[in-house]
Amino acid sequence: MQNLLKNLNEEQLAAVTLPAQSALILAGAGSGKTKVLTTRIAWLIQSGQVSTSGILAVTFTNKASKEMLNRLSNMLQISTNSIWVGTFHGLCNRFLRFHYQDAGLPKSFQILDSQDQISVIRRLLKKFNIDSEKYPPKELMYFFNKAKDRGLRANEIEIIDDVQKQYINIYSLYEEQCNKEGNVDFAELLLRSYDLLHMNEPLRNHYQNRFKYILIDEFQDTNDLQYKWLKLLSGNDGNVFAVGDDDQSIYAFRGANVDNMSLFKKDFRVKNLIKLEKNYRSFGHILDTANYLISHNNRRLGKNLHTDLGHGELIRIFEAESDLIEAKWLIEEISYLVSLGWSKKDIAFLYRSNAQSRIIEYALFSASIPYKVYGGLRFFERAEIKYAIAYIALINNLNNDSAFMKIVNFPSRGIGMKSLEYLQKTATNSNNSLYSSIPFLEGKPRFILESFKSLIENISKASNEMSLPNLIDYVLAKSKLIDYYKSQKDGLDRVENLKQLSSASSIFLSEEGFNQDSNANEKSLEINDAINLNNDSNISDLISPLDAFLSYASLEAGDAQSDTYQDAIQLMTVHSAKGLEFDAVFITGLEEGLFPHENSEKIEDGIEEERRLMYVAITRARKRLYLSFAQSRMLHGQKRFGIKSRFFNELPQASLNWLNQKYHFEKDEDNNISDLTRGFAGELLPTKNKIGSFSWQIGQSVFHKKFGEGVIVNIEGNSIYGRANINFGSNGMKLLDLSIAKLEKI
DNA sequence: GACGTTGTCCTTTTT
DNA sequence: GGACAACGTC
Repeated sequence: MQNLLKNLNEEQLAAVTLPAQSALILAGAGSGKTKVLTTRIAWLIQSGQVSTSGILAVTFTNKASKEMLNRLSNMLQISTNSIWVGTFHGLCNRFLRFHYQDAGLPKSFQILDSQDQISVIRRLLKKFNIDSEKYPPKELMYFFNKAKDRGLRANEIEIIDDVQKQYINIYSLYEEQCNKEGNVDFAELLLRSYDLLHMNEPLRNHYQNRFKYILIDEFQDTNDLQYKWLKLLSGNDGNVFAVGDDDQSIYAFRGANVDNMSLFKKDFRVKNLIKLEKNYRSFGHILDTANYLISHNNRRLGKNLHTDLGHGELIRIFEAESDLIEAKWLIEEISYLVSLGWSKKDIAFLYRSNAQSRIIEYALFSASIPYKVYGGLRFFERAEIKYAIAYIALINNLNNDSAFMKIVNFPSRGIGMKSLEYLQKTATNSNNSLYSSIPFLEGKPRFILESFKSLIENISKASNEMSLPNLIDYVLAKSKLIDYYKSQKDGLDRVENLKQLSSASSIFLSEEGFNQDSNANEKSLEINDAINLNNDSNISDLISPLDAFLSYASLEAGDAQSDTYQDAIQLMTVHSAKGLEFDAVFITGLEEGLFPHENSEKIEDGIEEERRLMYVAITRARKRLYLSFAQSRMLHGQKRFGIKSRFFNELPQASLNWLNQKYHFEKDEDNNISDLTRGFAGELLPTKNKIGSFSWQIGQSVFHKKFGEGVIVNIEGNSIYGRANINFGSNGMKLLDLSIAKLEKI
C-alpha cells in the first residue's frame, strides 16, 4: 500500500485518498491525471474500502480505458475483470446487452456507426418521398444526434417552425425504423440506458447500490445526457470522482458541455476541489507556449501549468513552400533525430484532419521509415469489411433491413432497383421486414430474391455449427465477396483485409475470454438472473460471441492494431493524441482554414475550441516541439494557397525559433525539388522587402496595412497592373487592384 | 431491367 | 480522392 502512494506529490496524494464524497480534480495536461485515477482505484480496492465490482470507471476513448486496465493490473495482484472500466458507449452497450428485454431491444441488437446511420436516413427519405436536397441526410443526422445528446425524443422537442417540424417528423420515423430493425446508434446506446435506469426502479436501485465509487476521466467532455446518466447512477448521496481540464475540452461538436464542470460543483455539492498544476511532462518553453496560447481564451476556469524541468529547447518553426516540402522536411528532421538516438515511437506527427496524413505517409513510405497511423479509415470502416459484417449482422437478426439492403445485391446477383422497390412496397404494406417479405412477392423478383434468401438460410444454418472465425471464412466464400474483389484490378488490398477479418475475430474472442469452439450461448436471462450474475460475471457469460464481435466492430472500429511495440513514427490527428505524450511532437499544417479549421469560424466559440485543440497538441510534447505550415497545399484535388495560422501570433515570441533561414532546397533544372538539405544556421534575413512595382505571382505571400498577411490566390489580367484575389485568412478574401493597393512582399 | 461508366458533390474532429 | 447519383449501354 505504501508502495502505491509513495510516488505521489502532495496534491496527487490528497486526491487519491479523498473520502467517499464527490470531488472535482482540475488536472492540467501532464499533471499525472491518469496516475491519480488509477492509483485511487487501486488504493480503494487494496485498502478494502470496496470490492472490484463496486467500481465504475468511465473514459472517453477505448485507448484510455485499455491504458487504465493495464496500469491497474500492474498495480493490483487480483483480477481486474469485474471492474467496469470502459467508455460511456462501451459500458452502456454492456448494460443493454444484460437488460435488452427491459430496454425493449432484441437480443441481437446491432450498433449503427455514422455511416450506417446516414444510409438508414437515406432509405427513409426515399421510402417517404422526402426531398433529400431540402432535408440533407447529414443535417438530419446531426439533428437527431444533438437531440439525443440532450436526452430528447422526437415528441419532447419544441417546435419552432415548419422546417424544424419536418425534422422532428423524420426523427420519429427514424426512431421507428431503428426500433423495427433492432438497430441502435451511438447516441441511442446512452439514451436507452438512461431511459431504462430512469424508468425501472429496481434496476436503478440495484446499480446505485452496486457502484459505490464512480470515477470519470476527461469530465470536460461529458454531454448533457452523460451528465444526467452519472447523476442518476450515483444516486442522491452521489460519490463521483471527476477528473478534468476545461482547457482540453475539444469535443463540443459531439455535444460536450464544459459547463458541466461548474454544474457538477454545485449539483454534487463538491467540497473537495483539487488543482493539479505541476507538470511532469514538458520543458519550460513548451509549457510557456501552451500557457500563453490558452490565455487568449475567455471562457476558462483558470489554471497555469508550471514545471521544475527547466526551460529546455525553443519551439522550432518551419515554413514550407508546399505540403510536399513540408512532408520532406519532416522526413529530413526525424531522420536527423533518429541519427541522434531518438526512438521513432517517441516521435509524433500531428495534424488537424485525417486527410493530411496521406502525403506524410507517402513521404515516409518512400523513405522506408516505419510509421503507424492511428484513426483515419479504420479497419471496420472499410467498405469490404462492412459488407462482410452486414452478412453476419443479417443472419444474426433477419429484421435488420439496413444490413439486408447493403448486401442484397452485393456482389451483384441480378437484383435491381425495380425488384427492390417492389419488395420495399410489399414490406411497407404488411409492416414486415424486407427479408420476411420475400415469400409474398410474385414473378421474377420473387424468384431471384428467393435464391438470395436460401443463401442467407444456408449461412444461417452454418452459423449454428461453426466457430465465429470459421463462419466468417464461410461467409466470405459463399457470398462470393472474395471472388468479387479478386476479379477487380485494384482489389488485392481488399482481399487481404477480408482475409484478416477471421483472424481479427479469433484474436478478439480469445482476448475477451470466449470459448473459441462454439458460437452457442444458450443462457437466456431473466432480469433477476442478470442482476445476480453481473456482479462478478464476465461479459462473455451473457453475450454470444457473434453479438460481442459485432458490437466490437462498431464501437472500436479496430483502431490500434496490436503492433504498438514496433518502433515506428506515430501519426494521428490532434484529437486522437489527447492523453498521449511523446519526446518530440510535430504539429503540421498550421494554416488558416486548416488549423484553426474554417468551419469553426461559423460555430459559436468555435475558435476557442480550436485554440484548446492547439493547446492539447502543444502539451503532448516532452522535450522538443516543432510547428510547421505550408504556403500551398493540395486540397480536394486542387492546389490551395494559405497563410500561416493566427495561432503563431498568440505564442510567446521569446520561446520561438524560426528555422527557415537554416534550410535551403536543392532544385534540378526542371525546378523540381530533388532533396532537402540541411543548411547552415545563418543570419536571419529581413522578412519584409519593400519593393515598388513588379510582377506578382499566384502563391506570393503579401502584407497589407489594413488586412494583414495574405496570399495571392488568383490574378486577373496583367500581373503588374491587374487585380488579384488575396486570401487574408481571418480577414477574408479581398479583390485588390495591384497598381493601387500598397502590397508588400513577405 | 441490370450493369458499368461517367460526372458531380463534398471533404473536421470521435464513440 | 472517394462516395454516390445519373447516365448510357448491353
